[in-house]
Amino acid sequence: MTTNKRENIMIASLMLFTERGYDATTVPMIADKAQVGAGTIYRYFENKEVLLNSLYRECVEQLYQRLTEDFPVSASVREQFHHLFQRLIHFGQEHREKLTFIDSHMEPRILDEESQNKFYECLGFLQKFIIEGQQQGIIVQLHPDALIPIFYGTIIKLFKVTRDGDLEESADLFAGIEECCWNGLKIH
Amino acid sequence: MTTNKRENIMIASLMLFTERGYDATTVPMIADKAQVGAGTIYRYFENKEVLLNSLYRECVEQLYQRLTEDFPVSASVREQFHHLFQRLIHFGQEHREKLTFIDSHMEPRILDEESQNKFYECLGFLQKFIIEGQQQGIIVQLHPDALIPIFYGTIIKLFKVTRDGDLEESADLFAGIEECCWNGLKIH
Amino acid sequence: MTTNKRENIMIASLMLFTERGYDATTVPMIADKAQVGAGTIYRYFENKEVLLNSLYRECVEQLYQRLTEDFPVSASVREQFHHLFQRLIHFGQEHREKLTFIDSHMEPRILDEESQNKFYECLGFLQKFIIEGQQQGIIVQLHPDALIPIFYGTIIKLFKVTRDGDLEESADLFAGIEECCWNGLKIH
Amino acid sequence: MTTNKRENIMIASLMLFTERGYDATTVPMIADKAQVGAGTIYRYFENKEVLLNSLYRECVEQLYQRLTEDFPVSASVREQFHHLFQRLIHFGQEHREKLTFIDSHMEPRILDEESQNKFYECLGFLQKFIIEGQQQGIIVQLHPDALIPIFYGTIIKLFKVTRDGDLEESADLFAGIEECCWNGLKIH
DNA sequence: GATGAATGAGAATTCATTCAT
DNA sequence: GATGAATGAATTCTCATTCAT
Repeated sequence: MTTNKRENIMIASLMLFTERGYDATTVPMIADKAQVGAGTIYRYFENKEVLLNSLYRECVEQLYQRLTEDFPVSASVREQFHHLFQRLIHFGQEHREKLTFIDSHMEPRILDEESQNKFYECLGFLQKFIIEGQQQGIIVQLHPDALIPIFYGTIIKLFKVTRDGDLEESADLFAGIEECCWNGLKIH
Repeated sequence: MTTNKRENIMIASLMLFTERGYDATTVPMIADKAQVGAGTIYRYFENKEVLLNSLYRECVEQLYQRLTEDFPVSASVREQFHHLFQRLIHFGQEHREKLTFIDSHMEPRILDEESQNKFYECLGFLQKFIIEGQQQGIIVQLHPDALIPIFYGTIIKLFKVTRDGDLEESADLFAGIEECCWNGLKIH
Repeated sequence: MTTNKRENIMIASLMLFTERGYDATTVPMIADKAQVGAGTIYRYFENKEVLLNSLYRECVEQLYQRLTEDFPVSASVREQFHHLFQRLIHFGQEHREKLTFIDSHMEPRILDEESQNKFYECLGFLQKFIIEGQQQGIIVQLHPDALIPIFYGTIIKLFKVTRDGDLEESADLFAGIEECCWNGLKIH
Repeated sequence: MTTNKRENIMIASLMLFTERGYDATTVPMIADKAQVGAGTIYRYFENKEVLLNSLYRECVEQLYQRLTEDFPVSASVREQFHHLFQRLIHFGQEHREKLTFIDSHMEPRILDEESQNKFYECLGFLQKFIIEGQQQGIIVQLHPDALIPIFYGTIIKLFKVTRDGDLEESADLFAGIEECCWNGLKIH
């Protein structure tokens, strides 16, 4: 009885939105999966769009927490990169849907401005890291927005592959890819 | 006035599917943009799903052509990578929608097996390149499916950034990112 | 704090039914206005339809009381008309919503037979007055049901106008209209 | 095949709105009665509210035509009244639903401003008649808005009674009531 | 007794698809 | 061949009613 319905709805819609996309997910589908009546969803969220945005913000907020919390401000750039890369990986491993969802629903058609800004805040943190690394002469001198894809884009696709394909996730694999991405960023 | 209606429909749906996604694109929208009657679409494609699959295959086919055509079979691994990277970049520059479309619609929910296989064929070509590079002791020894994201994932996100954000595309930028990605792949 | 909840619900629903109509009034709206929980309404009324009928009967009953109480049985027809007209006017002035509500919800779709009969009882009293006036050779010889509208219809519309428009209610105005209506009924 | 669907929808919704009211009439009900698919209604009217307003305007426009057309500008006030009264009666006899519909849906909650203005235009014509009659010293000196109910309110209720009850419509009856109403308006 | 969270049947509306012209 | 009006199944959302607290 003490099941939190709001939470159930959030979890169910996260799974469905990630799997099928926003438009292909119907409200009854969410209700079914969340084990609530369809009408109940509207007690917690004004409408489907609001549900999406609430979910999006919560996911991005969690990712942001993960990235920034315990960030080794005074450590080496390499160690900072290790922190960011591992946090992204851990986040993806624990909440694969959340990472995929964040990445695949970043469209202004359905997301409101606040949600988009939340994402840019996250991105801003990564940009700051890149710029600092560049100032220390350690990271390649290219536009930060062009360098972020080297690890962010790689990780996103990596999780896509490990879900669909037969590639097995392992600490070794992720450590290897981290090294590759770092090699991609650093000045040789 | 012998404008090819089939072609118009393909172009219109490519733009709309890419911009809004499959589910948020209505057949009348496509008809409007293609300047044909809604019924006409059904003369050329059995239904919306078939249209999507036809479009998908054609796009992947073109990408595949681009990647494989004039592939320098006997050149160095670095030169082969240059070929692949540049072909991906050029394809994205000339047909940004196609690249985005291919990437964002790779879901088994709507794509039939043949379309998915077409994509895997493309991927297979990239895998072969990776494996060969590894056999020559030049590319890092990690699962090819985990290495492809290092440049494919990077390029995909790069094009997303150059569309949304204020980052300007330039040959220099792409050359720089190519070098980065190569550094990510090669053994140091 | 022993506010009678049943009474509050009646008052709230009277206002809302009159203003918005039965179908456009939701039970939560009534609960809100009555300052009770939505469920509480169902303690006092079996359902929305029963609430409407209860309210309708009560209103008609009150109107009937007003019309009949102290009716000058043995006075002149003109004096009797004065009584009826003034009672209608006073009822409308004190309980404008009730009069409007009675008039606008006289539809067999939602009212049960008993409620309708209650209204016809009221009408019957007016008919009796007309018939008696005709027997005394004072009121025009037309079907009573066609004569009642001359003052009842007039008063209903009059209250509509004084609510919506800028026409101000005043004893003089009502006295004037009473005279008009009487002139409409009486034989010249 | 040449059945005008728009017209069918208008007729069906007129009957249903009049009989059941706007809120109690569902779109499928209208579709059924109009013998069209539910979706078809939305080809002709943006939504249910627009349908109501279109219908309202058309009905009021017709009534206005009836009242003003061939109005005997230079005849006596009595003759002018005869014209107005008879036109109202004829309109009600030929299109009872239209008259009832106009009268019962004059609520700003669903009608847009243009529709309401259309009605006030109609009312304005009646006011002008009253005022002119007063200037000629023939009609009672009371606010025109309070005098219009004497015949307009009477007629509305009269048609209600002849529908529900057993009162039979006849030229004689209407002529009698016209005389009554005129007696109500004129100075004795 | 009172509440209001939960429900699901039913409402308005959209849209893929058909088919007469 | 081409069209777009017509359709009805499916979608989002509302609200009368119930029932655990």
